[in-house]
Amino acid sequence: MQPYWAAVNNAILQVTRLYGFRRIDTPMFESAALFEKGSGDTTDVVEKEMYVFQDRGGEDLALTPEGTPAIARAYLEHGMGSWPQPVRLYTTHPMFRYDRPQKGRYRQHTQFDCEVIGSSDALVDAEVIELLWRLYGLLGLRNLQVRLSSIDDPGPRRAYTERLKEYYRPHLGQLSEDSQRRFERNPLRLLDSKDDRDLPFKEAAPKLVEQLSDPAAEHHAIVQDALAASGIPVVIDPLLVRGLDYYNRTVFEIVPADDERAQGTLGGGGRYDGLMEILGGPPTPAVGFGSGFERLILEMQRNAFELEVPEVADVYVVHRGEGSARSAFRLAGELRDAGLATVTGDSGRSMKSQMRSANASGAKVAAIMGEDELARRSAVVKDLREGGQQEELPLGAVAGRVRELLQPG
RNA sequence: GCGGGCGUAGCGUAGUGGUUAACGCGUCUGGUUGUGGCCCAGAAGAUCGAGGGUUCGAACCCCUCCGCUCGCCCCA
Repeated sequence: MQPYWAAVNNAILQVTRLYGFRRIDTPMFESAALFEKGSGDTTDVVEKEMYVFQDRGGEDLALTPEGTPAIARAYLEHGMGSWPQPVRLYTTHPMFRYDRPQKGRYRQHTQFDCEVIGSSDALVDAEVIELLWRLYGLLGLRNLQVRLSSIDDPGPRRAYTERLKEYYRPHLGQLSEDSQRRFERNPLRLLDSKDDRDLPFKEAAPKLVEQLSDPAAEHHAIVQDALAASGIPVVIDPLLVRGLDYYNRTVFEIVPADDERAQGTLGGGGRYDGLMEILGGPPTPAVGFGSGFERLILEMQRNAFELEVPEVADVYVVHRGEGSARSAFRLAGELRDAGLATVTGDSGRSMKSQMRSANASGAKVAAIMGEDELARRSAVVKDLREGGQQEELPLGAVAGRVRELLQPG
């Protein structure tokens, strides 16, 4: 899988540069309280998926289940509020969630995370979505769709939640068990149900995104307009709800349009203007997203992404005979000095074995050094690609000849 | 956390109660004197996911756990 990982890392490097992001690395574990407060202690991620342990001092620590609170913590702790705003940060980081693993869902996965902290501009929301879209494009992903919604600000959302509960209350007995539980704990999730019993009520339920407060509506309109301007296909999904407490206004996911898999979501995020205050900092608007490497790679495979698989070596040094090991070692060193990727055959093995290995390694050239060559301070340079022509050269001329042979054309 | 399927050499598979678990690919070694790719021959490689149980006898039946996988919950 390493070539895929390299391709993803490479694309991330490109795209973060294009958008002016700087890298940050946060620890693999944090105080458990950070996520309980930041992500929300009734969210599934914290309540039933977080790996928590006590250290020797009795402090509760957690393996990071998600990146945003950790970066927010670092922003506050290191006084980034005094930097020119907004601060654009990205990371690639292992995330841990206790769960029953399956394809596309692992107990440890790696997330690409981007956060823009210190701007309430709706254009920034569109910009991070575009960044992620561009990344996926670089990785050859097609047929993707941005699912977008707004969940307003906390005040209007509370008012809406009350309206939603009033709507559902008379039908409570007819809802699925899950939905009855959601009614009290997380009413927005009622709209997310896939249970047949809930569907008729879901259809006619009031939708938050259709009755936003004026500031949130304006914000939402700007995001949509900007994305339309850059030609990104956006579907407004009134039922899109995210599983973390800190979001407000913009929420989004990017999913394959043609894949009904349960674990299909490639990346998602949104605005979280309230998080900094929850963590004890000054009011600081922010927006960001996370995207999982493993799901990205699954999707790259589905799209038959063409990888550049580098050859293991340019030259394979074959040697045989009394005292040849030292000279072969030296020759390999000189080839590497000349910038050539070089692998040396095993000293004990026959020439035939070493030639077989040379062939299997994908090396284009073999430098062969037997007893005769050793005596003459020379080596045979053999082109392994087509005809297999070979010529004997003084040791000092080997690297130069190999470089000539490797010249394209 | 919930429900279903699967788990045999490095990889892909066969074998579903009875003597030394099979095949393909891969690996290694050879096919005469120092040369790859094709071919041929031989070899190595498996506590049959782990532990317990039933049986004269278990890869095969039962239980528990672990892993993979599909769906749900949720999410990346």
